[in-house]
Amino acid sequence: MQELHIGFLLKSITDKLHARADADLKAKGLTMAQCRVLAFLHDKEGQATQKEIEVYLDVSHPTVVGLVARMEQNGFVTYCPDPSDKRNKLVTLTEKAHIVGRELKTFIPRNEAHMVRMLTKDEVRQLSALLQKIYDGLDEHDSDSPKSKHERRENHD
Amino acid sequence: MQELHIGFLLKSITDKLHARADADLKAKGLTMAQCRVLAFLHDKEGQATQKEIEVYLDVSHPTVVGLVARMEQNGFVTYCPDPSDKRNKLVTLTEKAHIVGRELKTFIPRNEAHMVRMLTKDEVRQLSALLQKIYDGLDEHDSDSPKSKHERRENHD
DNA sequence: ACAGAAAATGTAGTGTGCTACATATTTTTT
DNA sequence: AAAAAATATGTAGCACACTACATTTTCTGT
Repeated sequence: MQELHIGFLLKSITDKLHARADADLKAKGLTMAQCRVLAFLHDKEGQATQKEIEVYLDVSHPTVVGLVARMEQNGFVTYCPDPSDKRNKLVTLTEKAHIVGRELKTFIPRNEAHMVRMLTKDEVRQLSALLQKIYDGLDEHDSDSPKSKHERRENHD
Repeated sequence: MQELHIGFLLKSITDKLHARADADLKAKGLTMAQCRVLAFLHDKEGQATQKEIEVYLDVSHPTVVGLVARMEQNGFVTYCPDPSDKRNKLVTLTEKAHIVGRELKTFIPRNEAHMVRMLTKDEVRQLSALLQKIYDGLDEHDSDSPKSKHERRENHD
């Protein structure tokens, strides 16, 4: 029984990855989370609603509010209500962000590649599959519908 | 190339695990991180220095300061300088904490078991090994000494 | 059409993590 | 023994995550 410190490992790995990424991005005035938003917006041709960001990042909406507010303060995005549905807030990349966006799109993949660099391709595939299984089972507390979960994360490739 | 969203998966899984654990522990006035400290102290016969907690949790020392301060506020630990080396602060479990400590020692293992419940024993072993590999390689930036890392995490079982 | 539900966002407050800098107490070096 | 280095802790300030509650706008049902 020397397994099952998996929770610890997961946490330590993500924390350290996060810290390193932030250090690398500091020069550009960005953080890892902001970089993800930026890459997402870049994929979406520079514009998305807060809700879309929320679903993509798989975080709560107040988290997105803070994220976007900081990015606006630093001149990476602008921010206006959608005229066609005033509930939505459209987040739009600025010129400046569009430019760094292209470089940054490779940042996250490079980062992930570095993280798993001591694993073989096959091991990476295994790991990915195992994590996906865990992720998919996460919100079935004691429920009986193992497919109730709408598959998110389809566009992460 | 539809792999390599591993970073995303890791983050989402840990976030959700964290949120659920905190919800479960709310009634007891604890959080997951605090619960880990409590379990650690319980193993150490109720007493440890901040430094030991820091190494065990694998976090920075200001994080430990905050953690311990909150636990003291809630009456789970007390807090005094070590007379034999006044640099150290001895963190000691209170009576109250000692009692809940026993119940809580099973909480984290149960939590982890629940997380991986849709994996076979063998898959859990695989996952653990893969994560350990990643973890061990984490702080070798571009260094050449693959064993420079002092093995932590020995007592997580 | 109007009441009520649903959806998207905002605000307040908290916890955990970090870096950078500061302080206090050993330990080591000279 | 005095100076310097190492160790442990403290403080300030930030980022990001959450829940709980509030607000605004749109959609739905009668």
